[in-house]
Amino acid sequence: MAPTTPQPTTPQQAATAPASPTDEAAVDVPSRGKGRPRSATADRAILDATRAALAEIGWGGLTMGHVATRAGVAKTTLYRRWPSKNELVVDAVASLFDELEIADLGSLQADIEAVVAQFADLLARPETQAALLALFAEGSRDPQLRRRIRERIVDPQKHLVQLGRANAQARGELGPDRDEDTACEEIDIIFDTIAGTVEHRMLVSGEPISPAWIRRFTTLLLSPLPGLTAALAETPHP
Amino acid sequence: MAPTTPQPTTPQQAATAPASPTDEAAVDVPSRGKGRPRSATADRAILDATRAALAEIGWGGLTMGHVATRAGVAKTTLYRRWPSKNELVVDAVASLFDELEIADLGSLQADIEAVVAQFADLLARPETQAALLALFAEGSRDPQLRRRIRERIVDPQKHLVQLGRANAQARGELGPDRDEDTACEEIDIIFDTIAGTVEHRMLVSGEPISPAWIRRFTTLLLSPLPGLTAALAETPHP
DNA sequence: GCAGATACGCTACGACTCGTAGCGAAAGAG
DNA sequence: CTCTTTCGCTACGAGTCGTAGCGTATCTGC
Repeated sequence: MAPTTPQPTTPQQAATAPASPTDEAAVDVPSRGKGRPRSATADRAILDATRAALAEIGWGGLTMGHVATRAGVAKTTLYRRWPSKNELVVDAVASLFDELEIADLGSLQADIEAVVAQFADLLARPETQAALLALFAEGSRDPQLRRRIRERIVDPQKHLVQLGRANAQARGELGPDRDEDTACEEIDIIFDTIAGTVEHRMLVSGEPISPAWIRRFTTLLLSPLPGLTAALAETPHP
Repeated sequence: MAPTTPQPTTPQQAATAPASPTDEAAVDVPSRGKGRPRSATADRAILDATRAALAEIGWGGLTMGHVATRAGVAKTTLYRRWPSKNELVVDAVASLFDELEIADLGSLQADIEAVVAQFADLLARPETQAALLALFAEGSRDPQLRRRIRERIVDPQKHLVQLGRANAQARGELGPDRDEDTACEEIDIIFDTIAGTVEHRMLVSGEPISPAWIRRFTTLLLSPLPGLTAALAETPHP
């Protein structure tokens, strides 16, 4: 019998509410189990199909019906969980970023180089390229989507910068925090610089990222431009 | 969808073929005037309507029919000139970047700060935000569109970096080129860093760009991280 | 076990956009 | 004045979106 309960849209949101607010990709939350629980298999199939379809036909060609067919699932099942294509793709792509890690390799430069290489590899995958830019584009106009992107994709990356900074301080490569605000701003600026530069290089300029390029980039971050006269460095606040 | 199809219909391409292949914004090319020339007024109205519609309803909501109505033009007229929404938006957005200039303010840092401020102002405009990211996203899968974006938007910006570098060399702030390749690579990396960082800050992190932020960013570019011990700087090639 | 509740696959639907085709009228070029 | 091209308009088939309704499958609580 058709449950005439309201819930016009966003059944996902309502159903997920009782679960931990910081929960991740695991969209199926049969916590308040009453009726038939949502199939976790279907969830995985949908997310996998979304990533595969993204890699093959890109964002523009990605249709909900296509994803449903590919996942062996009814289209209505998609809409029961994700209110729109955007939200679905956020979940599908976010998990790709979980593999990013920052290791303590003994020097700040080595650590940065390693994480940049990981990031470059991730952005080299076709499903990541198409999806990430499309998400950013949609997010520029949809505040809710932007928030979700922040929580699921951007903030975890920023955390890597925090960790790397802390490691460098522990090794004595960086001085201690002068104050809290300055530290936050410094992390922000370093994060935007690393992520933005790598993304721009790969996604906009469209040129590959080689170990040599990574070496030059990190050197730029950590030391002045080669050939820069000392005169300018002495007057950072003209 | 449109980008998926190879190129079943390219009326624009065929019609524009006799014109110079490297021609730019001036889409109307009544060069081989025989019959009624294309209305330059209509062209301007269409591009203006496209920018306005982008600012209001964004990329996703932008439809060809909507632009046509807004411009007071038949939808068919749009398709007579631009083969797809992507190409139209490239032309509509490219002109926005023409206002970017690099001045010789007497110091490299001041010059960079000025151009970053201009770029940030440009990216603060809603039509630029939505359009630029959407174009990048489409371009990540459509090589022809990507090439067009490069020619019309990216390369002109890169030229600014070249100019700023030359100015700094003329002032003696930067040493002369060691060799051609190194100079090119250095320009590439600086360009990706400036453009990518500003774009990431504004479009992804979604935080504003203040003069203070610009000062910190350019200082980061031109000098080592504050607090960085000299030990690391001495070993750029561990 | 047996209800009740929920999710499932399937089909169909209206609304919308896409890009094209055909028409008669308008506006310059020669 | 004629010829050529563009113009606005209308209509069309194809495709997608997101929703609704149906009957069935599956799990929980009594």
